[in-house]
Amino acid sequence: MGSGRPTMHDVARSAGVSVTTVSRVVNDARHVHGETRRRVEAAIATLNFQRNDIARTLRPGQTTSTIGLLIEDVSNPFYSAIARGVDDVAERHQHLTVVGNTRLDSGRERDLIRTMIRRRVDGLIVVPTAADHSDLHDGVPLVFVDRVPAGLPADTVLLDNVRGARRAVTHLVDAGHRRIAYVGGDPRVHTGVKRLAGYQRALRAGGLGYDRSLVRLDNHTVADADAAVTDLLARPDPPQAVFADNNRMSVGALQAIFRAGARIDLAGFDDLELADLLTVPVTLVTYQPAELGRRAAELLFQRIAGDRQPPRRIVVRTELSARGGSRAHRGATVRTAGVAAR
Amino acid sequence: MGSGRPTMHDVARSAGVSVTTVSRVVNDARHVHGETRRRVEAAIATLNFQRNDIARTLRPGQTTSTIGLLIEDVSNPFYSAIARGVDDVAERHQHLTVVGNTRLDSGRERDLIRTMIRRRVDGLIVVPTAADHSDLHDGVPLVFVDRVPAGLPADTVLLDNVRGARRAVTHLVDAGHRRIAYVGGDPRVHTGVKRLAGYQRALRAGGLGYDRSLVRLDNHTVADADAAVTDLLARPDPPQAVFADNNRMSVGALQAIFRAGARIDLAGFDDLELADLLTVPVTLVTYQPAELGRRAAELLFQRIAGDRQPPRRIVVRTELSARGGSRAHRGATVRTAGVAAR
DNA sequence: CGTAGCCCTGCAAACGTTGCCAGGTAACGT
DNA sequence: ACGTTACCTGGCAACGTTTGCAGGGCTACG
Repeated sequence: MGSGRPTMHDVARSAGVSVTTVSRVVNDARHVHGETRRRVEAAIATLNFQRNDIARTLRPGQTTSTIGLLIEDVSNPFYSAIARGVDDVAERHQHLTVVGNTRLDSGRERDLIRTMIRRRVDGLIVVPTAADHSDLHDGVPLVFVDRVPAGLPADTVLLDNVRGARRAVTHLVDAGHRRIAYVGGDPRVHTGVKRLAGYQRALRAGGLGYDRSLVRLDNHTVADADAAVTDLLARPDPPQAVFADNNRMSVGALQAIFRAGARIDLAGFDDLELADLLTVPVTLVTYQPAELGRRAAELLFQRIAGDRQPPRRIVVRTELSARGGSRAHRGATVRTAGVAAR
Repeated sequence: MGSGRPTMHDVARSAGVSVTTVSRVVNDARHVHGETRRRVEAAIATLNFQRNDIARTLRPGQTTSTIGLLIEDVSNPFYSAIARGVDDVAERHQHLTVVGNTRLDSGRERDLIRTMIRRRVDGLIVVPTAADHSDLHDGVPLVFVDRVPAGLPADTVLLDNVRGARRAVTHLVDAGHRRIAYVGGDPRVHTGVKRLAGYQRALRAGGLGYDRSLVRLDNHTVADADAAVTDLLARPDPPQAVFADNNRMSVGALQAIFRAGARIDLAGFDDLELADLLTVPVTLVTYQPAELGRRAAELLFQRIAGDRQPPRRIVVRTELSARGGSRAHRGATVRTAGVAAR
């Protein structure tokens, strides 16, 4: 054995057999004499041989048993829940998952897709950026999640964005609010478009006009949303309620609202882990984000298995949940914890 | 071209050149006549050829440009932050990251490690389970995160668990509490052991005895922690404060405390996204979880580059942060949001 | 005009594995 | 005794790529 890992040839030489026999021991192990097998197994153990699955993949008919997952940012709980859902299904199919963070950069998305295709993943699950995907007609099974791809018919798993946003905003309208702000992210992203449409629909149904100055888009981070809402609250006629596009927007909006000590109702898309413990009531559009990943992966493995049906679209239902408004604050006295915050 | 993807042979035949020339065009592209190169590039475009990186890896001296990451559960924000930190560094080194969820199952961990070694990852980053790792002496660069491995010297990136827990509990002691409960997870896991030690040390320094009945271990989910704390609060002599082992324990403890309307101080390890918006003050041991992943990946790539120094241990410092105790609840009126919670 | 050097190109041998085919031996039935 | 069968084993060719080597044509230069 040279510099690297031992190969089947090393094992074969060490056990005094041919590579074919070693291969048989490593795999099916039929048609191998007990004594021979023991010798080979001993050689495998002493050399610490591990089959090279890369080389194995090269043989015709073999696959990499790997799927690719492209999300915006794995540290965002929404996307990591998707990742977990995907991996649960992948594991059942004995596949590994390669995760790529696109950072909402379509160039990076394109690079990652190419890289993964070059590594011959068996399929790809993509939360697409705003880019065009018409060049992806490529034979690689492909499922999109959360957003419809541009210029390409393909399996897609979506939330009922319009309905979810509409119901949440309708709830704010029904509470008597007339100036309802919208805080959102990239206005070119599918979910943003749909949720804004739901917002507008709810306003119209409630007999309210669409005031462009109450709509703040292109916020990407929690800090962006915080700043946007802080700015809104500083208006002479501040909004009476805010609808937040997604979880980051909700967190930023809550921070701004709390800092200002404002009496503002919040509704938002996506759940928040500690929302139940907030004293202010918030209305959230909730669902099982892992379900998006699971459904997408199930579709993908059907395609990998050879399913040739026309592309399907699955819509995962959302619920409207009243969160927060916890009674605990009544009982709890507020003490300032005497700890310097660093 | 047969059933599958086009190969360099297909491109070569289509362009009327040899595979060698195709390879040169795809890679360095030196020593190729302009006209020839154009023909090859045209063939690549029409056939939609993508180089097979699996086959490429087989050549001597080539690597997979992939690293493996084993965490407990990617949908836990702590681990997904690590994953993001790892991937940031991996991306700088032009590597992809394969993520495996061990689910704190050492058998599954072992399987995943073997699978990844067989796929010839260039290195592995592992948040180890309680299992023994002495069989991993294998030549694959390996870095452990968050917990020390059993029976194997290797690079490790840790938090200052004892100190972090000790300072948090000391803060509770200084606030005058005498019955301070401990809610934790698997008592065999390194972090649990260390944090419990920090808890005990703080009690001793504060002149308090160690009351085993106030220590609730082996909680794995938010619901477990909720139940444990609910149980503690039902005692005739309930604790005056709770220290929570990790983020899930903190969430469960908060839920129990809020539901009971109890006046209980909470301190916990790990940050919580909305902690700032809680009306109850909480003391959290905070740090940058992504930093754990970044440091681990940096160590790993040094090893991959051939670093042969003795194993290092990096400790990431934690801070004590006062969170919650938000003033907003004073300004905000509590209204029950008229939405059925499903 | 010879030769050294450069540019361009192709052949063929790897990389580590699997699977087809063939050969050899032993057991067994007729 | 002989054919059949089952079992065990090894040789060899592929999978798709890269690369060392070689060769042919051309230019430059002595």
